[in-house]
Amino acid sequence: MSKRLTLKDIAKEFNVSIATVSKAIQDKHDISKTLKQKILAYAAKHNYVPNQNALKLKGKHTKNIGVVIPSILNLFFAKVFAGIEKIASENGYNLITCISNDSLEKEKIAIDMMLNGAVDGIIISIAKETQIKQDYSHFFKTMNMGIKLTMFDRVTDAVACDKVVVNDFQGAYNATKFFVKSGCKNIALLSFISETSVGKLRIEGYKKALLDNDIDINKNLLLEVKEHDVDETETLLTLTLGSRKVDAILCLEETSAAIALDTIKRLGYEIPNDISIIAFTNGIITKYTTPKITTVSQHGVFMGEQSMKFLLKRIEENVTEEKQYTTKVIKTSLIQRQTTKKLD
Amino acid sequence: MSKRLTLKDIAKEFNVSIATVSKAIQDKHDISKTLKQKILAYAAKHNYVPNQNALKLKGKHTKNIGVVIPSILNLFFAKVFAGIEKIASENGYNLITCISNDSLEKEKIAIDMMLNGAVDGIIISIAKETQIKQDYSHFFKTMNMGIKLTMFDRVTDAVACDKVVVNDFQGAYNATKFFVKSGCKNIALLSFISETSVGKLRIEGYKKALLDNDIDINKNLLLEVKEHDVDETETLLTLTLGSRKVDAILCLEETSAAIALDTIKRLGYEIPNDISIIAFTNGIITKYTTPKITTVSQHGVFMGEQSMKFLLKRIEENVTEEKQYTTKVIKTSLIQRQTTKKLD
DNA sequence: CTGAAAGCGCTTACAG
DNA sequence: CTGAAAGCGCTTACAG
Repeated sequence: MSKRLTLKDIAKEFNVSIATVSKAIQDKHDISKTLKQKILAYAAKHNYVPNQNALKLKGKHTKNIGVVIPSILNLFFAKVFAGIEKIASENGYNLITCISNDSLEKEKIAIDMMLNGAVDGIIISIAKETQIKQDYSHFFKTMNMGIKLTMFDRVTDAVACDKVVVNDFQGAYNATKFFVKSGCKNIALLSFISETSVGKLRIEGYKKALLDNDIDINKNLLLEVKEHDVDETETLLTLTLGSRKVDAILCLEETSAAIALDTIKRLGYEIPNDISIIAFTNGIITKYTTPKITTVSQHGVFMGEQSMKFLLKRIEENVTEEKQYTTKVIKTSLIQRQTTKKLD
Repeated sequence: MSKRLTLKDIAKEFNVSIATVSKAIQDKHDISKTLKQKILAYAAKHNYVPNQNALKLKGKHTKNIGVVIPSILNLFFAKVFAGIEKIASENGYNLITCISNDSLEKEKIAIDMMLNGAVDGIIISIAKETQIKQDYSHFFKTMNMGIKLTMFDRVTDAVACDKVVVNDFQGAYNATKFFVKSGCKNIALLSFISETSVGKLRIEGYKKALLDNDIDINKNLLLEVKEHDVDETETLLTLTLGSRKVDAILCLEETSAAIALDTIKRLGYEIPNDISIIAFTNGIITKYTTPKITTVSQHGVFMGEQSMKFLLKRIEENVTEEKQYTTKVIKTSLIQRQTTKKLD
């Protein structure tokens, strides 16, 4: 096991001071060319890499970004992550990643770890539990310590920072309107994420679209499934479809859509003639089901890229005026596939 | 923006030395209880967190693990990542994540960044390009610097380290044998990953199973699709199915299976009666297609957990004897769904 | 029980 | 053009 090469080692090799070597490595100009070249060559040959910890101690940027997401098994978050990673690596930044698993405690621990001088900034999508309990103290702490913060998708008005969101309200509104235009009147909504900020907005959009089209909101068609009841979704759907007329279902995430599709097929309804389906999140499932599911695309990779760009700007330009925080709203788009009727 | 609290600040507050504060914070015993408690209380109240960079400079563990994976949009890798993350966070470790995108260069850059004192160990699944070019110099460098290394799934014999793999050979062997048992004789193989270590092993397993069952290997049924030809898969399959008898297809990854399924359905064959399908990687696609695809499960989360456990052991017990490297082979299991005939 | 000193690896005024 | 010195925030023998 070879020891890591330090400036000291190089200094000894050439019989000069550490300061001189430091300057040579940094390619400064107040140093003799011959010496500099010799040192640079030696450093390259022996794989010299400056110790990041020493640099960071000296107050340099860490070139690390903290990423905290609720899950990585959810393709939407994986896509955003891929977008973040792309921009980060293009700019020489490393990602320190934590999965909150939708737990407030894990989120707090993750942020605490990152606050120890480990990162220049943090990108986060808030855990479900955090949104329910509305405990945002760890975010305030982050801001107070001068660590830049960017939120995406699951955000909160309580914290002033750059944000990247999707127009959830409008996306749900448009999807619902699409159902209406294609002749549906009994439009159900199925959600596993009613407690999150995005879930709430989507439900609002759905309701508004119904009202704007003179359709009464039927509470029995508002199927909000809590986390621990997800296994009961099929039962719930079967009961609902058995007892009331439903000709369309707006699903707020991929998995609920997949379950809805299965159930509807099992019950013998025709898709989209009897029942239409639109799902949020243009993930991988919807593309491979039969029929393929019409989705509201959230452009995850793009959201990730945008979030990272916001953060980079904060870090590198050192913009601190709080007034200038911006919220980027990304437009969703409806990807029409086979679970909705064609509009002319 | 409040400055981060340091030992110095606390020392000033109590009019004691920095050394004393340091000992109090570390809860050492050679210090008066009253002082210690006062300092601890003050530190807690003011959110003191030791500067990680200073600790690391002093030669402490970084409590960081580097993770380098080819992609995060592939559910298998996402699963492994989730497993790694679980064990890491349980043990107070942070993850520094890089996506190699199957590029040798990106992999080298990632490793170089991690080698600057940023991590205690690295978990990696080798990029496709790296396996093709067989350039493993960055791994040797890692080992030489005393950074522990664990490889999973895509590994190489050229580097001696702990490894976690799936019995790819046996998994493919068993899947092929399953086809034979269910009456298939013209078994094709469809692969996007022939160039990776795991792809090669799976192909070997497939061939061996054919030979053991007295079936000749038909090169025309060995469909190895290169990365840049993935778009042509459907055409290739259509041609193959049109010109030769095929009654089973072993797909080496999820996406090729999804494409195969689509194509077969489009051509009007019955599944599994005309053609059976088995896919490697028990991901999310195979669960939601119609019919649901029979898969060889690789137990991704478990692989991740196992990899992280290996690495932790190396780091924390400081095991260095090279002889003791172990390769854990995880058994695949066949998850029978609807694209294979039932065996009695 | 407390603290002065050296040191981890580096950078940066400053002096020469 | 070169180097001695101070300092980033911390720990750890060692002395008292």
